[in-house]
Amino acid sequence: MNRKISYRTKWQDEILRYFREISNGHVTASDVYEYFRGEGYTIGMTTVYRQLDNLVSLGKLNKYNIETGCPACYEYIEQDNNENNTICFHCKCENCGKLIHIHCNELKEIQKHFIDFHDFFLDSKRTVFYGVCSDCRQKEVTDID
Amino acid sequence: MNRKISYRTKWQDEILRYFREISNGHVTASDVYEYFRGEGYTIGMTTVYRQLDNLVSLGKLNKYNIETGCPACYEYIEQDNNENNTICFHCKCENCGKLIHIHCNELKEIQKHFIDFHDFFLDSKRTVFYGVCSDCRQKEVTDID
DNA sequence: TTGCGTGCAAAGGTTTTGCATGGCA
DNA sequence: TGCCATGCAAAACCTTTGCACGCAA
Repeated sequence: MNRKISYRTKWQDEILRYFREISNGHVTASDVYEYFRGEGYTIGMTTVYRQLDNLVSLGKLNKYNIETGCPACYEYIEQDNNENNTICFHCKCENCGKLIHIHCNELKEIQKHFIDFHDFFLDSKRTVFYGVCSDCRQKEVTDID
Repeated sequence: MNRKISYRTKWQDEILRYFREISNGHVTASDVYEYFRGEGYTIGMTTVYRQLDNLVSLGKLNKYNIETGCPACYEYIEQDNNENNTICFHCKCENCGKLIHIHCNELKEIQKHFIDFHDFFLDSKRTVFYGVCSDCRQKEVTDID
């Protein structure tokens, strides 16, 4: 689809630096664009999309989709090789819309089940788990719609 | 967001009938539109989207998103109350793009983990599990990119 | 110098909104 | 009859593409 970027350019470095600086997970292409525009730099949406896709190909960023119509989200992948890192995955509350980052190694068990029984390697980074969060479940008990 | 549909109309019945007739899972708004246009009926995209959303609210259809930019998918929810029904969920192969329907009750265990440890009720119908399917994993062994 | 990345403008595809009309209750 | 669903057109939104210019190698 996209021509792979072969040069190392200013924007590749700058965008990667931006992701390393912010700890916050879900960043959209627009966020990146607005940030650099806000800083006074001239950057085009085209460049943002191309560099983001490129950084995904390089394994520096992870891309995941919350919902159709909503912009795709990107997050920085920590580059250390520590095996003991907890696995991070995303949960989206269907009720309040909140996006929750959960760190939990139990997901390895889930991955194992997918491999053993369905011969499917689950990509936990890309998958967004939909459901109802703690707060909203408590409200459901008392609220009547 | 959308005004709820309060009347029972021709299109509500027709669209639901269409979903009941086709066994195939992933149907987009365009598919519904094209189907009825192909049959010679005059239906607007607006009506399709409004009725689909409405049928989702009524619990008749399930809506799930494969990817940003790609149209949302809808599927009919079997209305029988049989507790022994296996749970169905969707796996999308990141490599070949194939969408796999998996029936497996082990998902209840996964749901239990989410509830017990993260206080999060996993909506398996809505969640699309990304990963690499059996066929593509076998190819990975031999292929060199 | 060659070719690729960039920015702008425009197009593409999906979904939503405004409004006049027609159908349901 | 009153109100709501419908269809059309247009807009909104996210993302990609075409093209000329400028920068990296």
